[in-house]
Amino acid sequence: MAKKITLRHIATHLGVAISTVSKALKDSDEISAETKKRILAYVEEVHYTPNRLAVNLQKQRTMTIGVIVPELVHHFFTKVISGVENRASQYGYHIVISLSKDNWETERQITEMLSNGYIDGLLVSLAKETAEKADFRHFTNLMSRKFPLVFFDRFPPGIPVDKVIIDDVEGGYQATRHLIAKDARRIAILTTPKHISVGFDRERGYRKALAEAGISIDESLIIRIDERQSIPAQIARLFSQKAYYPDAVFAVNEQYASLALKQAKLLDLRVPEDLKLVGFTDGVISKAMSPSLTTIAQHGFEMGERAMEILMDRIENKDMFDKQIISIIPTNLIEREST
Amino acid sequence: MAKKITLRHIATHLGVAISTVSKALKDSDEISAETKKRILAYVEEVHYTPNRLAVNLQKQRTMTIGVIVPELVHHFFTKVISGVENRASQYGYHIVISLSKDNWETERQITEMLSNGYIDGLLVSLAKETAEKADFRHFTNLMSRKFPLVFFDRFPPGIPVDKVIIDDVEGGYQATRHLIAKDARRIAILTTPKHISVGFDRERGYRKALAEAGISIDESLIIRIDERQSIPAQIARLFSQKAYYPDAVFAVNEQYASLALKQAKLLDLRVPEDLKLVGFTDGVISKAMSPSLTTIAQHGFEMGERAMEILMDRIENKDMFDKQIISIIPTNLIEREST
DNA sequence: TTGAAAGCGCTAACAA
DNA sequence: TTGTTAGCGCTTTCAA
Repeated sequence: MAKKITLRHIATHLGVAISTVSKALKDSDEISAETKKRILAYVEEVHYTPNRLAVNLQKQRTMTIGVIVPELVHHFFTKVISGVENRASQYGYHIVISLSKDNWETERQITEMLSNGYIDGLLVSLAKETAEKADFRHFTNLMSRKFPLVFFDRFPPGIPVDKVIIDDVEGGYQATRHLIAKDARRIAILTTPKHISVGFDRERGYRKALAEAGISIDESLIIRIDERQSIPAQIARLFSQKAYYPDAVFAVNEQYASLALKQAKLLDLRVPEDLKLVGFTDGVISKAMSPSLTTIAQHGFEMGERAMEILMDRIENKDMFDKQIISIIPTNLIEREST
Repeated sequence: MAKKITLRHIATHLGVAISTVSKALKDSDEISAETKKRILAYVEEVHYTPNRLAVNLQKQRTMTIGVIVPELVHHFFTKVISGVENRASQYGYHIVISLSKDNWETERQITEMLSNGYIDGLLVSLAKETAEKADFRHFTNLMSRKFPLVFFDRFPPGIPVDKVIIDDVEGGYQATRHLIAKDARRIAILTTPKHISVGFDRERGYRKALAEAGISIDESLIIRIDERQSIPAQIARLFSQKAYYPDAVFAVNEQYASLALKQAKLLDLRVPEDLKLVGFTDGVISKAMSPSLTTIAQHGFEMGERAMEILMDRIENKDMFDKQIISIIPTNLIEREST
């Protein structure tokens, strides 16, 4: 890689001081029109662009914010990112995205790298492994130096972080209520292990709705998917005995929902006649499938916007407010063909 | 935001020189065990982490590479990114992703920012607007200073850039051949405007297959979607007169394919009996839909891996080879229910 | 074994 | 109007 052109190079080439070049590039009126012209002409000729590292190191400000997500294949995260990007660009900020791959060590490294000069603020959705380990030091360190940090969707429990989340309990409740209203009585849930808060909360909503309706909980209808094993096989367990088939399934994410639908087709169950299905997602799959899926909308875009707004407040108000901010994005049910 | 701890702070606090602290942190054997212990203890206590901006400015190396994509909602790009990330982490590199939003100015700004110190190499899929404007100066500048730069999928035509692409002509050819083999004769294509090379090349493959089969081209069956207008309305034009319905549709991306399927259902056409459908994608939608879609697989993950490999060669071999590298990822047809 | 000092590329206060 | 200089926080060579 050829050496980059620097201010020094330009200055010596033109026989002026570095600061003169720097000022000329900023169109400072300290510099004469003629000198400016000479400098600009040469700068143009050699395609000079300033070293951002040096600029940012000097200014202690980067005008970029970082977003860490577990992965990108979940459409939901890409929606959140769109929302973040949308607000960020309104504020004149750029964003850079990094992936934790749901991995603690990766998340730690990226967090440390980005937060040490690369960015002015950080938006994070917690890695699964971090939730399991419950080791949040890389974040508490940031918090203790008041680095602007906002979580979205997945967050470290038990510490007072700023976050924007959806009301997962309410979402689970809405989904289950809907199924009950459609006369389902044996309602299964496909959920995550308990340490994933979003899954667990949706399950709480599910339990609440059943309890309210006076339907007793059948633990055999609660499937906690272990993603390290075959997901279809785990779903199939719901349908091991015909007499005990559920008449409805609430899946806490789009993937489980689409796999459940596939399973239903395999067994020649008609949806929604024999089996009603509700998913939980912002994704395109739900709309595209047939029958299209009734889902709880997560409003990822709005979540991203809101997260960026809170982060912006933190960046600008420095440490004026020390109060934790929790923003809850409402969910709502979108009824489609699967119920 | 509280001031960050620096080496200077640690040094003055412990009454040693900055360089001593720096060396101690690197476990240099120039420093006595005892001094190291004192320093490490304090560093631990105050949670010191080095300023990456300063480190990278000094080292002129960042161990991170940048990826610029138009957007994330296309599942294809997220697959490519997974591939990039996979290889990058094997090489010990981190990645940061930025979005051009298919916008020239945004792409220019991000490219300039990232390439000026933030990253050691850049992977880009060209913004649509950049393709239209055909203004590639932000990239030719990088090339003239031999900055490691590799394009994937979408690239600037007419300049000798390193790139990894799929054989779009071949893909279009495979898709169309398949439809012909299934006895389709009035085969429509839903493609992009001509300046989008991927769409145009797929169309060339389509024309080639038709020509070979001795089927004359009916221009009314070629729909170039203008995304600024309603896409469903444009697709609907194919079905304006019953006597002239196509018997097959080749859609150059997943979105057009799923919308075509929706249109078919609206008109009560049976797929594949009345209308056969082939898409072009890596996405999950094709699999999840019913009928599931026959598609040309793009192998995004492999594309990402390959792009990263080439970039790595460029980073490491400096400017030993000046030859342009073009890597072509083969496509293949995956037959599903829609044909 | 430790420290001083130059320098990475830039900005900005201050001098000339 | 232009130039000098002191940093931003770090690494690394050379002296002590």
